[in-house]
Amino acid sequence: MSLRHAVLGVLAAREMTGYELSRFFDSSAGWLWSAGHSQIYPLLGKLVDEGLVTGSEGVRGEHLRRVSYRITEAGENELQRWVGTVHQAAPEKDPFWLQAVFLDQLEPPLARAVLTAYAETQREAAERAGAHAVELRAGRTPLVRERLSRRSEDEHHRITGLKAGVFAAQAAIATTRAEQAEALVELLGD
Amino acid sequence: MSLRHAVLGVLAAREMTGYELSRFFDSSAGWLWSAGHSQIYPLLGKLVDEGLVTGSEGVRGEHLRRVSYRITEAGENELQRWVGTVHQAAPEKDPFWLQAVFLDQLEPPLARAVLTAYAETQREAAERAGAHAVELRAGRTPLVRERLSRRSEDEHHRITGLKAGVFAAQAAIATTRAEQAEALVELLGD
DNA sequence: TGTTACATGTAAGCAGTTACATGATTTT
DNA sequence: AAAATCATGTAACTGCTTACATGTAACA
Repeated sequence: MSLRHAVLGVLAAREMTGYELSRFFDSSAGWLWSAGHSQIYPLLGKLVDEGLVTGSEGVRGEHLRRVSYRITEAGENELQRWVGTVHQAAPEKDPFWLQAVFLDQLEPPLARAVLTAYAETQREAAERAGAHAVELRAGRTPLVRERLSRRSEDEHHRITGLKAGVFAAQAAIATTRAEQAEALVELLGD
Repeated sequence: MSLRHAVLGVLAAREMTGYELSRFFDSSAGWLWSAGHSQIYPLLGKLVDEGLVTGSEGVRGEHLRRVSYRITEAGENELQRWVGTVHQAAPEKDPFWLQAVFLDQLEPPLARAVLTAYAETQREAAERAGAHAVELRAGRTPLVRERLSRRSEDEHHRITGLKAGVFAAQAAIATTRAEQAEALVELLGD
């Protein structure tokens, strides 16, 4: 149920084609959600059916069909309704910590390798998220610029601050994960 | 792919029926994985087919059929292979932080309500995980006891320490999530 | 006698991943 | 001329959730 609102949220910033949305959600830039194009295209059709977005066909070059999707007022309302709702969090399901709870069955050196590899990926994720927060705060990300262009000047600082705060939060959480994995290494013995 | 190894990991501690496994994974005790019984029963059948567990039929009372599942040597090997493998982490997909990145569209009081509600559930999750870590360290959880009974005395401290460490890590991560959500409240303005 | 716990399954549907399939346009 | 990028779809499969379905045993 989240992808539809992720798409609505992006389209609320600016009009996009399915291809552009696919790029945006392609496990790429360390954004907050990801999806393949095989999930995007059918979803856009459904969103059109529901009246939450409209698609306008155009062409690229002479023959290449491209459909640009824009959020409707109904779509904006639905997005706001969803954002303003307290959703109960699904029970945590992190494969790594499941794996970690069975690490006692391994030779300590192998267990250490598993833990440090995880810690490193989390350190990297933290760095990416932190860098993105800096970019956002400086107003250097294109999507936020477009979003700001339709808001009053005095809101700009608040908006970029909030969005940067979300990525700073991602960085802090990833850092805690790395630290905790490293703390487990100390308990390994040997 | 994780549920099969979660099940193998539990069965490595002791023999269980499908019903007991269902109880164990029923989103309950704040454990590390969850699944409904409709997922458990078919999976146990597959694991038997693959030779990773064996099921022995028995009865409860006069007529109630119950099958007790035990891990095989092949199952123990598969579990150890999985635990000793570095798996690349799937891209983060947390619906809450997706929601958070759109909070600028809300009236600050409503946004604050969403953030504090999340922070509170994370504080509660942290408390549950922390309490579980204490129980584990004290050796008061039944499953770990059975696990320890098949290990040498001098390993007991290391094993309980590691497992407790995993739940302490869960607590630390949940606490960071709560703190970060609370930090966002400060950026809300108004 | 009624309720709770024990016990085991199947079916429908949704979300998500990987693979299949095709073709135009731009860049090197 | 070849490769990368733009562009849009469908199909098969896996994992998971929710609902359907059935019946026994223990307890109050």
